[in-house]
Amino acid sequence: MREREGYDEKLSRILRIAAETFAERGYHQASIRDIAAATEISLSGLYYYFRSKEELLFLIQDHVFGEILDRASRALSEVESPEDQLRTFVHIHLSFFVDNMAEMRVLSHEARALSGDFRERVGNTKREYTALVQDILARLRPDRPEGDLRLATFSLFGMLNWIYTWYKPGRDPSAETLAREMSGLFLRGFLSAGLGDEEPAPPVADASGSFWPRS
Amino acid sequence: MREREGYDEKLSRILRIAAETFAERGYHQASIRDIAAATEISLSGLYYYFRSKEELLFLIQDHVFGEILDRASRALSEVESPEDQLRTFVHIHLSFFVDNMAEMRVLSHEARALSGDFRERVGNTKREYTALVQDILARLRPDRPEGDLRLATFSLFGMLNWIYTWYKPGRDPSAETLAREMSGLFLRGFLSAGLGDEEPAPPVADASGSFWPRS
DNA sequence: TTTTCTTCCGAACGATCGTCCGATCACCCC
DNA sequence: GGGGTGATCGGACGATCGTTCGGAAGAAAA
Repeated sequence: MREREGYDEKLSRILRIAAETFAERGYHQASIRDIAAATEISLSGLYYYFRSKEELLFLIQDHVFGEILDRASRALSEVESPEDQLRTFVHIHLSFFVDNMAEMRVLSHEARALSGDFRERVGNTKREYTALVQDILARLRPDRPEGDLRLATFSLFGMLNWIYTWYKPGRDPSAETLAREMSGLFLRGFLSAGLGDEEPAPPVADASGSFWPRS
Repeated sequence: MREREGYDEKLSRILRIAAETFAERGYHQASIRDIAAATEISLSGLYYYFRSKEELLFLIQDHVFGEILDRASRALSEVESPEDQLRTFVHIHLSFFVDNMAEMRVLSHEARALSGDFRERVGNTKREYTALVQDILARLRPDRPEGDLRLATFSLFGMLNWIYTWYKPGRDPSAETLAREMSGLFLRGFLSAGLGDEEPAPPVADASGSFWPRS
């Protein structure tokens, strides 16, 4: 059994370093040779731990997504009110994002790099994770149609996930601060939507048409 | 050739088709040979219009970013109140995004693919475009510190730009509907931030640590 | 000791990539 | 006609890619 522990630990180490490499250079840019150099394992030696580069990407995404889904659903079950659930979710999501920036970047940015069965399996987890949030929003505002909830869900995820494009630890606020600000911003906006204090029709500037000639 | 196409028109056509190819397969995945096939121009013939694949990506990003920056700043100058300016900006941004999904996807998703001078020049435009929004937010809430405005700006852009990961024309609402919902959601949340009607301290579940063993 | 199994590696394979070179064609001015 | 110029092309080059194969080191099992 000592061998198996060695195996699992080594695989985890490979996945972590591979995630960092993919996060830095991008999945298609980074070569298996890059990962071999970073892990100090030979090129062919790596293939003992995965069958293909795509499977390597899948292992990273599947593990990290399963983990955050597990943490989120467990944490949500310990909170009662939908509003606190939303706050808890945002906090967990952002904390996990900041603590595992490389893996979460790979998860957010390389979603389309997988194909076939790999893509479908990660997609299923994503759907489950998304439903977690949309269900909370449905309980917060049972009066809103599903389309609006869907839009609000994606808006929230956009707000949250976009941090991988700008967040730098040290320079930027802690995950706790981010979570407080973002969940507040979202909740105030979402809870008071369509309650009769609406603004007059907004001015609409013409933004139709496209830049490139389409002939 | 029967149809005499000018140099500029042909370049625009190449940039448009290249943007669609990059949007579909990703910049690094898509080969110049893919673009040659899609444009029906020979592989080497394409190099008459750009010096390298990276310059091709730059031309796409630079043109489309310059265009949306120009449209946004011109439209904003015709509106007075900061709130209407924010609504106008969101509408222009989303309309342009939906109308030029391929180019905007390339712009949002392939930002790090450029290097050196190319990267810097697109980065400058991006900074200018971002400042446009942050200045509006500063006028909306002059009492808030710059750090909060920065966070709110990135939150808004995340909400807006994330649509390239889920939006499907036909199935999803029009750009006008998106703009109304999203600018309302954001404005209600942002305008009422820190005005004394705050919630009690939110429950904080433990989400520290990382999934991958780190040693 | 001999065999087996896990773990790892050097070296190579075929494929594909971005880029370049020399030639060609159509067209315009002299 | 001759020569220049803009536009285009076939074909190749070297580099790099993911992947594979046969085998070796070492411990465990026999």
